[in-house]
Amino acid sequence: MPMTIKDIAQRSGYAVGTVSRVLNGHPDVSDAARERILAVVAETGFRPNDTARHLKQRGSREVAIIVKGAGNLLFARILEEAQRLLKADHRPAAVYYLDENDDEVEQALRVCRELKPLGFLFLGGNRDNFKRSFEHVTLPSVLVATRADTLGFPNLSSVSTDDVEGASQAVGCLLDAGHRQVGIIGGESCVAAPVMGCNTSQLRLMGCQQACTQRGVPFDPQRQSAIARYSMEGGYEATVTLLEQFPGLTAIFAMSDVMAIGAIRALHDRGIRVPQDVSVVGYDGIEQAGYCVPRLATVCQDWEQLARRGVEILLRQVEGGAAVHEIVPFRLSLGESVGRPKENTH
Amino acid sequence: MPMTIKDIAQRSGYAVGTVSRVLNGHPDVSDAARERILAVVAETGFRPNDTARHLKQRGSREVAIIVKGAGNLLFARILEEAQRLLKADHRPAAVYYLDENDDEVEQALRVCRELKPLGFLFLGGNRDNFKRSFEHVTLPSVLVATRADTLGFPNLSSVSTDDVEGASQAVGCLLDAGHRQVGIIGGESCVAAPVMGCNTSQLRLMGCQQACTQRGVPFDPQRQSAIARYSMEGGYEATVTLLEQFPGLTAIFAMSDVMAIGAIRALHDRGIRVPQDVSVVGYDGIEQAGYCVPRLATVCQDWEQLARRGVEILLRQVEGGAAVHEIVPFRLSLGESVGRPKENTH
DNA sequence: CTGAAAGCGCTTACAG
DNA sequence: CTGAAAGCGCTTACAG
Repeated sequence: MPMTIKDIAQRSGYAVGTVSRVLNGHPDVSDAARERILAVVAETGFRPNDTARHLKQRGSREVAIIVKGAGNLLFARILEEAQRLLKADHRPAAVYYLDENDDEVEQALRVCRELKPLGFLFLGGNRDNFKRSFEHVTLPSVLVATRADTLGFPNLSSVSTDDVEGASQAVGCLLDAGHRQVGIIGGESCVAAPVMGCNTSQLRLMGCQQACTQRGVPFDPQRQSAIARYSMEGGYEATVTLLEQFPGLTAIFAMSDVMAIGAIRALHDRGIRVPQDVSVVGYDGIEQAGYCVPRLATVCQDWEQLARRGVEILLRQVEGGAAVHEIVPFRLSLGESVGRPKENTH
Repeated sequence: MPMTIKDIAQRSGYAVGTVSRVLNGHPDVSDAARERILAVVAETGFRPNDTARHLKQRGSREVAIIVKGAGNLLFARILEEAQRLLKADHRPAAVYYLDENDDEVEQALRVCRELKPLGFLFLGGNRDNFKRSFEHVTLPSVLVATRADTLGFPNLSSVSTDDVEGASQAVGCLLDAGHRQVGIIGGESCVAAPVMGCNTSQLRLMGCQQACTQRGVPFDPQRQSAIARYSMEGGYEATVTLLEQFPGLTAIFAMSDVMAIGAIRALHDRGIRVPQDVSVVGYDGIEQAGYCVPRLATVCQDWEQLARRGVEILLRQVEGGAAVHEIVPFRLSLGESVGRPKENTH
């Protein structure tokens, strides 16, 4: 039912090839033809069918950005900045938002066939998905905010924050404030990992243990940590669990800010004040952390640099450069949710 | 570079037509052919090119859902429920996430050409975009969470909350608690609209005025309201402005929960306690409202019903039904952010 | 049940 | 500068 390039050819009196050429800004077209055809296009409101275009084209000049988790505020920030940088470089970008649980590599494979982009920028990603099928995506790619060095794909770079060190400093600041009973809430494998691997949660757990070890403070993951889904509700529930299984806690490290927000609410609902009774530290540095009451202490990932290095590394790889794995610095923000522990009441 | 159906044909020894048929679950294929072809598909990891498929197909059986604002938490909820309902009805759905400022109708036009869906579910939308180009989308459509009755398109239904009444009750609950100096923060046209039209912000402003009029309380939009972008930061800044231009205020109605969260933080930063010194009411009922400290009083939009009626109305329209415009009830949640005004200090 | 062929809307050498 | 033609990866009548 919609117009096609054929209709435009007919109405303008030119051949479809010529119409295609003016639509694509090809130079070898007479002004007369260009004018006439553009006029017809304007008056009919014709829009070319992009998918047909891509079907024929050898490959596009676009960078594909795949965002894992449409509601992830950290990724939203990184995305915005990456788009700005690409635009400034006159690089078109195509953004694909995925749900938390969608398979980003499957999506990349689809985009490979259909858009044939220059390369991929993955904002977040699941190791299992990459292991399972990334070998089939042969285009230059960069995984942002998650480590990919141990994956070992020759066309996959990564730029991320040092999760071990970030978590270590987060917990460290609690210990240094005098806390000895620190509870942890975090992702699936933060408690008893079958293999101590390199999932983000596992790395952050290692950071916790490192901070404790360095200061000679004992830490028992089984007792002192609880699993939370990546949501406020998840943080709330995990905190309730944690309070039961580890009642002496005076501080909580949440592996993401959204979980931390749920944790604060759970504490508040039990009459436990933050930070007077229990301190809380989050992770990510999303905008919302700065609007909480109390303002959330958190490990701020440097979204600006994650975006910039992600784009730079990708473009270098497109020019033939090899994959690299970069770590960008983070910043610990103390906020208002950390205090000293109350006098020991034992 | 990726495999095509032709490669599969070659390797399996069958013609492309037969391959296509087994890929699409067509019944008229021998078991032998099906088995052999599926085996080749499995071992090669072949995936058909969806866009080529759609190019040829007459039209798909999918419902297209266009989400305006990838980070909008209310829409995220509605989306989840709509997907669940469609799945239960064995209706495939294709979701398109857009940025806040992208043109959702342009996107629908693109999808019209490329996917040829059964119909559209718009989660949020801008009146101007619809006015400009919706006439070209001739497929059954439902606009969810925004009114479309005054737009007058014969194929565009809507299901939304009564914005006038919602805002009226929000402000009403402040007035009934004894507040007389109520400030408003909200969208672009919430202050001095050139034409008092039917933008969401304008409708909510009308609700405020109605609540005041009913109770004989004077209300001066020029002085008592400030414009805010749809974000926490926007709410924060508008609150700062409002405090200067209307220093006597004892309560604030924010036209969205995210703005309200920014408002609470702005108040807190000035040593103004919520709700002891100033009360705050939001709008939307996003999950986050229930995790704030204090829990946010807000107008809860019924996402479950918005989703359900949206889907039902769309499917009815696909069967040939006429467009309808429905209002679903909301619920005022008092939270913890509303109190009585302090004794008058004048 | 299967193959050969036309065609979806576009682009792009190839002639002229 | 422009047209006619081939072809991108798939589907679908049409024969057999």
